[in-house]
Amino acid sequence: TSISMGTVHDTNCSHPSCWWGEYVAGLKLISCNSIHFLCLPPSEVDSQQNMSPEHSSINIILFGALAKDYSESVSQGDMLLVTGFSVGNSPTAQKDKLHACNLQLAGNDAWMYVSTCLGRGSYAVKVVKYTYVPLSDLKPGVVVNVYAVVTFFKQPFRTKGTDYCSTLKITDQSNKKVGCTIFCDKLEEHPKIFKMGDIIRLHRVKTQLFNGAISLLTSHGFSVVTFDGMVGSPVIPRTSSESFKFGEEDCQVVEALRTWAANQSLVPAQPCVPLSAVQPTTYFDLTCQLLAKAPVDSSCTLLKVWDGSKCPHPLLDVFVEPNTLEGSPTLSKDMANLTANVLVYDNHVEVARQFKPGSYLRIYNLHAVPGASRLPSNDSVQSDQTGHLGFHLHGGTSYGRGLRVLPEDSPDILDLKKILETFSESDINDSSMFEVWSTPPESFGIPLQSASYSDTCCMCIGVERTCDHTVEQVSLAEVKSRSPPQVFHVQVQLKSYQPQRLYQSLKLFCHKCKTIRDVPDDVTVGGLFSEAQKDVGPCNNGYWTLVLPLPREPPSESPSRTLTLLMSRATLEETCRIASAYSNIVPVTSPQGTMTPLDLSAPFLFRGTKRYYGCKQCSQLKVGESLGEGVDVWDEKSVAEALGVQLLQYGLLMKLELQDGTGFLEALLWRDAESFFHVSAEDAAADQEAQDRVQETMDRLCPPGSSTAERPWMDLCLSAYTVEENGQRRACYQICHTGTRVGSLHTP
DNA sequence: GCTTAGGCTTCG
Repeated sequence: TSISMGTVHDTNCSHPSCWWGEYVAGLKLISCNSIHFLCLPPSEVDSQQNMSPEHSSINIILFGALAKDYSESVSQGDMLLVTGFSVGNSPTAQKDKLHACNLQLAGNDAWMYVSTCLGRGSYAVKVVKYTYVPLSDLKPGVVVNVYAVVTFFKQPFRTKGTDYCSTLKITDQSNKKVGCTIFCDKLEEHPKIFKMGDIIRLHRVKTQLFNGAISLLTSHGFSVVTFDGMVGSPVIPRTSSESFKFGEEDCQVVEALRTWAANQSLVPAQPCVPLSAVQPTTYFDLTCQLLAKAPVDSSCTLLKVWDGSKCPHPLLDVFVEPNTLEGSPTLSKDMANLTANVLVYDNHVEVARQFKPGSYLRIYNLHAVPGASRLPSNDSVQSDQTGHLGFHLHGGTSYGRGLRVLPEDSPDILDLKKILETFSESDINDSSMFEVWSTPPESFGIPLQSASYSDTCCMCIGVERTCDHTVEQVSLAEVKSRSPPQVFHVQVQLKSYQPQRLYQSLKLFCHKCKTIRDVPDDVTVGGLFSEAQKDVGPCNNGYWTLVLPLPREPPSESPSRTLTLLMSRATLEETCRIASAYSNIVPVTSPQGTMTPLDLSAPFLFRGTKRYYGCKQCSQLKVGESLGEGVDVWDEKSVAEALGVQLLQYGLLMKLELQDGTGFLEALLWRDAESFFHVSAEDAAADQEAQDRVQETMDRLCPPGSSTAERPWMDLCLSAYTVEENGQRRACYQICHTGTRVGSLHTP
């Protein structure tokens, strides 16, 4: 795998195995194209004009999605940049007298940029142009691309064949309503539709006459992207595809469809109803958080959910054996009439089985049923629940009946989270560190993984002090009675910890202004990228531009000497792809024709899978100045310095509630968190293995579902200090000089 | 091997 650049010489395909529809090594070879290209950096093309192609040309062969997407878009004279290829023997070398090897681009790692030269060192990347047909213009028997508004949908359901099926009804400005059937064996490749009014882009769908009307059906190479339909919300494509194309034109089409749809009455009366507005016997859509679930029998699963609103009708309680229950419903929420019991039947059981407690769900066409549940276990319970509201998701898919997980950053869920947070049952302190504390309230206290206690209890963990001072061990009661500053040694158990969603413990810290901020999620960063796309000046002809320093050495040879400024026509996803090929990627924008990094809420530097952030308060961007004179090696520090960015450092912040029989104490894990877990926070931000290590440590200290008596004892070194807030002084505690060690068990 | 479904309330 390497990086090559060159100019397209010929686009005739001479590959012997080039047949439409052929399967090659598990990849569906939809088309295949070989491109002879000059194996020279573009700066040398002019001086090498008279070089014979036999000595300078090589075949590139594209497979699968790349072939599909790029074969039509490449033309003679185009500039190419190719990464992630493998080098093979060219079977046509004898015949075409070209290079004995060829470059083969296949799979997810292969990437190709097609460019037309704009001037030395800067290229506009040409992408495939799709044309979209208005729904009223569809003729039977052709493959087309369409953009439309979803007016009806069913979540994917199993067919009698090999695939899942999504059934949709769509419409566009032509006012034509068209049915659409999507067959696909992979659930994740089905359109991600959350509600009516969502926007959908379909590529390569086949028109078909059915019952005298045109309908759309998936065809070879089908792909789909969806968008939120709300006017003014960011245009963020929802797809699992890694190679989809999305540009400024797409934004405009989406926005036009949104505006048009807003003035139509396409969507029936709001099907989304909170529990507080549910009428008995009606069908409605519910957006909620899953608290717990339990299998009832082979055709029925119980979901305990809430949406933070209080139902005016008493809610039915459904009793299940505690050992069959996954997740932690709380009695207090039951008592407050906040927990809704949803019985999910038949085809939906398979879907519900994938859900994890804590996730956010939307349940479509839920039936509010008054009257006691007929579950056998309820008969033994004396409480009279006549007239209490239970909820049934009946079998079948009529009226779009179904359910799905919603991403946590979707707008509806952000609203829901705000509501749920007002139900905080734990009092969260507000010292300076807790200002950034995004830990959800007790109600979110649900483990990410549902490992049972029996899975984890056999693995023992030791927690040891690494400090060299000899301080006598004291009780927590003693600790609280003494005034800081002071250092203590304690032997304690973990009662609880926050955040339970461990990725929320990742923070960014500024050494200069001492502030801590959260690491933004991909949707936030992706939004900043699409914002920046709007700012790119008129010098760009509607595409994004790769600006390379045109190093004397090719980028592949000494990656640490290369800094790439990436003009943000690129999406976050594309930037990540490029970052995996180049060593340092700085996304830039040019609002007034001057290149400048994006808003510092976004990473200013991408390298491999790592992202680096700058402090918004302390950075003083050097705009328009020449970059990196005298810099030999580009690392995050030198890049930050060259850009005038105050580099933020990754850290882990957790709050541990400790107990030892004499009392409880809340202590922060911050300064020495990395040595506590034996991971670097920077790794934890980018590396699953490091994240797993933190999760495992917490699972061992506090096994899910365990009683406190079952948890290991820890020897901790505690540092007590004073925090001043609102003129009041308060003692705070931090765990320091302490590390975990797997494999030994401490007993009190 | 190239279909499957083709919206339109379960009945627990």
